[in-house]
Formats: sequence, C-alpha cells, structure tokens
Amino acid sequence: MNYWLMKSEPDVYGIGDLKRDRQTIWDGVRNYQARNFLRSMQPGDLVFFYHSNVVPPGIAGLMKVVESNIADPTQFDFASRYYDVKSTKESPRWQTVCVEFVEELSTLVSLDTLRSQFSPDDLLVVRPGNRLSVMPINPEVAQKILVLAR
DNA sequence: GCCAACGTTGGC
DNA sequence: GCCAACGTTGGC
Repeated sequence: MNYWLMKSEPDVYGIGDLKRDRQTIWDGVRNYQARNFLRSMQPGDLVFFYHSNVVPPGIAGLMKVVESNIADPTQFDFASRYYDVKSTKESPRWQTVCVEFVEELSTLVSLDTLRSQFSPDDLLVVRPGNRLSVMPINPEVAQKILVLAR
C-alpha cells in the first residue's frame, strides 16, 4: 500500500463534504506531475486530505482510493472550467481516482506542526512555495503523521 | 491583499 | 529550443 497527500480548498470541497458524500471522483487536476501521481495510485492506498488556502492549513482527514485510472469526466464537459478541447474519449489526457471517506481528524495536523516535525526532503508539502496538489508520502513519514493525528 | 514560486504560453 | 510574460497556487 502507498501513501499520498491531496490538497483541496475546504471552501470548494472539504473533508466535511467527503464525509457527507462518502465517495467522490477527485476531478479537476490539470498539472502533469500531479496527474502522473494520480495514475500510479492503486485501490487501497491511503490519502491524507489537506485543506489549503485556509487558516490554518493542514491535514484534516483520511481517505482511501477505491478505484484508479478513471478518466476525469470534467475534461469532456464544455461547461466545466476543466474542459480540455484537446482531450478525446479515445485517449483521455487526464486520469484521476475515486476516493472514499475514512476519517475526519478531531484535530487538524497543521502545516506548522508538519514543519516542526519534518524537513522539506521528507515531506514535499512543507517545502516553501510548493504548489503541487497531489504528492507521494513515504511510509515512514505517513506512520508518523498518523501518530500526530491521534 | 501581497507576493514568492513555478508551470504554461507564445514570440522569435 | 529559448526565455520573457503571464497566470495560478497558496501561505501569510
């Protein structure tokens, strides 16, 4: 099993929304590095749900990949801001995953806490200026984050 | 609201 | 293929 971190602005879609929906397709990722990480996710992988662009930012919950290699439906939707005129149904450009709610943390593991525990080499999300919205977490770091979350 | 980081676009 | 201009992300 692999571990990941994915960001979302809670004003747009937060852990509370996932708790209500139980599952969601993680659509709208339009960065190739992030997409490549999405492509390598497997069912069963654990994903930290990170709340960005909010005070304080941090890890707010846990989710699990239930289905991988899904063509992001918004790339074919004219009305979507994520519509991609160059993508075709025969060879979709953007893949994503379906995730399932696992847990809403009673206490946010804040970016400040993460910075105090991990170096940018251990955890990409604490690197200053980091904008990647999907990133891998090494298992050792993931276990430590899970301890901080309890 | 500001601004640093950095990905993307487009002229050449 | 280079690189300046531009747009977006996201912390503060």
